[in-house]
Amino acid sequence: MARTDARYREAYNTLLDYCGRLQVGGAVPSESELADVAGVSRTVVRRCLARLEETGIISWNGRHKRLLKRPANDDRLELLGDRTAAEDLEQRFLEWVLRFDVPADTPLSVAELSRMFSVPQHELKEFLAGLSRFGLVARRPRGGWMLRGFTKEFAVELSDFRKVLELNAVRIATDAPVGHPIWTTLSELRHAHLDLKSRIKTDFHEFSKLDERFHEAINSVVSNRFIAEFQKVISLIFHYHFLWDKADEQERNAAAIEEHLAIIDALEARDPDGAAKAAEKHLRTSKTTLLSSLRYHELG
Amino acid sequence: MARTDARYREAYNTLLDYCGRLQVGGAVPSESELADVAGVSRTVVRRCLARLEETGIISWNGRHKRLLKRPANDDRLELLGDRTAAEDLEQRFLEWVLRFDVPADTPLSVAELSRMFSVPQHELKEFLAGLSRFGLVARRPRGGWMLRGFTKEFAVELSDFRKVLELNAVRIATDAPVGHPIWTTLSELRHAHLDLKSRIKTDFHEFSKLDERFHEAINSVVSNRFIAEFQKVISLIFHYHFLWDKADEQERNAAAIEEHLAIIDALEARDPDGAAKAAEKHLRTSKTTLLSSLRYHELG
DNA sequence: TCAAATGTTTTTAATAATATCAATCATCGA
DNA sequence: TCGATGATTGATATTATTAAAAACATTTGA
Repeated sequence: MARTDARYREAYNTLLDYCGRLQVGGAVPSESELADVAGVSRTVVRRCLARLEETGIISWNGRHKRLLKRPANDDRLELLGDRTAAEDLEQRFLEWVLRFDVPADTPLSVAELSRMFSVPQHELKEFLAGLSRFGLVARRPRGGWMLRGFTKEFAVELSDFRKVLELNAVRIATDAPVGHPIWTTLSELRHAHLDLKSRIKTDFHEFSKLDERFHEAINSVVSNRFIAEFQKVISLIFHYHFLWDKADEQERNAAAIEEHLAIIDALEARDPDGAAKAAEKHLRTSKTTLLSSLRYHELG
Repeated sequence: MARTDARYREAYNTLLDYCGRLQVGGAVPSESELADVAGVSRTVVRRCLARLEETGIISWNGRHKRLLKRPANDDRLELLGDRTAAEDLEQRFLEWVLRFDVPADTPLSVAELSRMFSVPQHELKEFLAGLSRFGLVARRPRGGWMLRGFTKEFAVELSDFRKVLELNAVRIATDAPVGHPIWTTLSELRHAHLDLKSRIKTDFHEFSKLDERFHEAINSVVSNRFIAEFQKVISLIFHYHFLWDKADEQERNAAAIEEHLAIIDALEARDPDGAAKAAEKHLRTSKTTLLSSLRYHELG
């Protein structure tokens, strides 16, 4: 067997419904028309017609098609679900790498990953090929893949790259016109930060989510497909690493809130230099935290 | 058939050569040793041994292997060549897109491309999956791929992204220590620029190559896998677009030489602000040229 | 006896093969 | 004559098959 006939099955049920709305004994429209109704090609329609004839729901003879009886409910074809597995492969893959702390230079077996994530092998290969563009995985000389992994070098390069992108975003944000949605978002974020600050003693773990929202907002002012693509990966990696490092979490998060607020202050004051300085300070802290979380893991 | 047995064929010939250097009547080394010699697994070695025995070149009985006769030249297996096709697929693909000016939103047929570049389909799919990370191609709803292409938006976003990366590189370059290779390279580039400037009237078309060298040198100070990956694509695209736009080529190139020299001056003077300004000016010019070359093509 | 060599089995990655779907072209009939 | 159908071609997604590698088990001979 090759590909699934899910498309045919869905079309068949659609046509069944459609026939249900026709007069018994009346004519069934042309193949092209039915193709439009079901949103598939004529080839699929003809397969459906063949089955409809076989089941005795219609008669079919050249271009003479008649509805013989009203289709019953159990004439419908069952559609095999399970169409969400490949959805968030990226998320699940990175989650696996980070959660289980898969070491650098681990050989990745397409077959094994395919089972683990219940995704067909060829989809995994395409996915890995995509990741290789980010330097996260690489091809091995004689076939197969390997995880280049979260080494110290990787973390440094990632942080530096993030800094380049985000300082650029901050610079652009200060130039955003008054009506730009960023200002509303920033104002909301300020309140969210002040709110969390007031109850940081107990709810400090909520910061991780807030951090993600904050950086996403900053970067949203840059409409650039290249940057956007990277941002997804970057934020995911930073997110997970912060969850890792449990040492001094409350203090770190409290400090980060202040740093965020400083950035918001400078942005709202339309102070490019001040915003850049504040952002730089915050990104330096982030980098340190990322590196220390790696060290922590190496020792553990 | 499934995968090719090219590996086996090559190994067989290697072992044939190896046997040629042994004494006739003498013992043939162990399977593992032969595996090392040919650089393949024992499985392949055993297939080779089986054939060697069949051909009567060796006798094989458990661990007793003897060379019966010196292998002749026509004992060798023919290896189906064509093993360099997939080498620079990226280069060839982009060259095709740019040279033939393939319009945006063109549907890409994997089968057709596979024939065109003589690369197996699955390799092309992996390649396209990689490119999709750069937003150059995208999946179509019902299977297949399409070229998102070199629209105006693409050019703008690419230029902006390049600017972000390259200004960062310039900033880092001014901080490079005295012994850093960049200073030698820059000095060489200065001479090359002055040289070309003196004969710009006739040799202006040489500039494209020099431009590539210059930007590569600037970016070489940044050792970052993410940036490096992008740089390849960016430089290729700019390179081809400059080749396109024939209007005022000599003047444009003469002006660009001055801009490059200004950047080199500022860098050698260790003047970060001056270098950033000069670079920004040059990148603005590049962006304009890229956009005008697109307009030119739209009209043509 | 025990390490090295061989025999056997399992697993993986590369690639051919194929079912499904889409599109085109030729033909037919009202 | 034009719209509908029939036949053909060519594409992609997915399975099946095979070469190669790796893992495991057994044997042999110094």
